[in-house]
Amino acid sequence: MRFTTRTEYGLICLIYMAHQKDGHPITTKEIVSGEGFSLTFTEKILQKLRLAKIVESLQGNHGGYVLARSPSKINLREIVEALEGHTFDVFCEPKTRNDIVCNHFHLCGLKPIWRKTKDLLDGFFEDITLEQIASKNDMNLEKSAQVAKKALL
Amino acid sequence: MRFTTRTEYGLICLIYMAHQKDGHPITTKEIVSGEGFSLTFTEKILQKLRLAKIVESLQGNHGGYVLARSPSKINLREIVEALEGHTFDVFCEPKTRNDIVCNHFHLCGLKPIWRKTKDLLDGFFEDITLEQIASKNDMNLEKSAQVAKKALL
DNA sequence: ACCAAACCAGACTACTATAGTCCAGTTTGA
DNA sequence: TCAAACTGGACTATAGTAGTCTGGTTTGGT
Repeated sequence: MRFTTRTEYGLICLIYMAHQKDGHPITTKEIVSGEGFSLTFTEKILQKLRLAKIVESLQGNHGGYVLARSPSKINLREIVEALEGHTFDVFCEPKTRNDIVCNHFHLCGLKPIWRKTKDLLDGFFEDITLEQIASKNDMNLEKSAQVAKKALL
Repeated sequence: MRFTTRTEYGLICLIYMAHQKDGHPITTKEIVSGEGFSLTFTEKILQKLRLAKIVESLQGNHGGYVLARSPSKINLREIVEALEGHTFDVFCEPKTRNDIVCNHFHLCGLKPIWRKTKDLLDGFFEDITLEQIASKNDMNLEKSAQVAKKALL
């Protein structure tokens, strides 16, 4: 199980924005030239982040992208959900897996496990802010995990 | 992020085995006719479980598959690792992502987050046994999550 | 007014992994 | 010796990822 490169690239773009001084916009080109990403692909990722209201765009000459909020108010869960659709897909749930619905609701204990897996990840990611990600040091992930854990009880 | 159908099918196969009386082997055909799975695909999954020493096969007439150990001694982590390769792939780690190595080790805080995500999932899955999965009721997943959490500290 | 720099958007394509199929074995109990 | 089962490898179809390509629209500066 892994996240796609969309999430990886998107996070790096967001780190670039978090590092900008006084809300100055950064252009797709600047990020791309620093990272060697594809320009058009990166644009698509930034559009997803814009539609999710995580970043805002400034069109026209001297335009670019800025964070829609302070990095401390943006958490990893919403970033992942914007770029992946969900943190963890609880399959064998009605409607998912194109109508191939699990017929074991009363037979096996799989679904509650996937449900809890999603809760665990949601809680963990929710407590990690872009500020922490961008600052790198001393992230105290243990505390985040603790919070994620407690939320399950 | 989701697990593949391999894991879903594989788990259901294991639940069938756990439900067998007195170590009587179950055949691929029996599982397939009960679930509507593809025969040859299910065989492949059972081979993976055999190579991982989670199940044992009995060849020849009246053969089939049995659990290699008691369901209480088989945990979800090893099942997932047998069928998916890993619970969560820590990318941006040297060697992964076919030699496209992340060049931000000193710039961003992404890797430790993915590392902790893997630890969190590993711990959570490790504490869930096939016995619990097959018995369905009263799984006390909260306790498993608690243990997973503690292991991070 | 115009131009260039940037974002915007949709259709298209290449590649890879998943989810299978097919077939030719080998093993074993009756 | 036969049939029921597992074994194993090569093959295929489909879907999703990771892009490309093209033609826009918006805006600041001159």
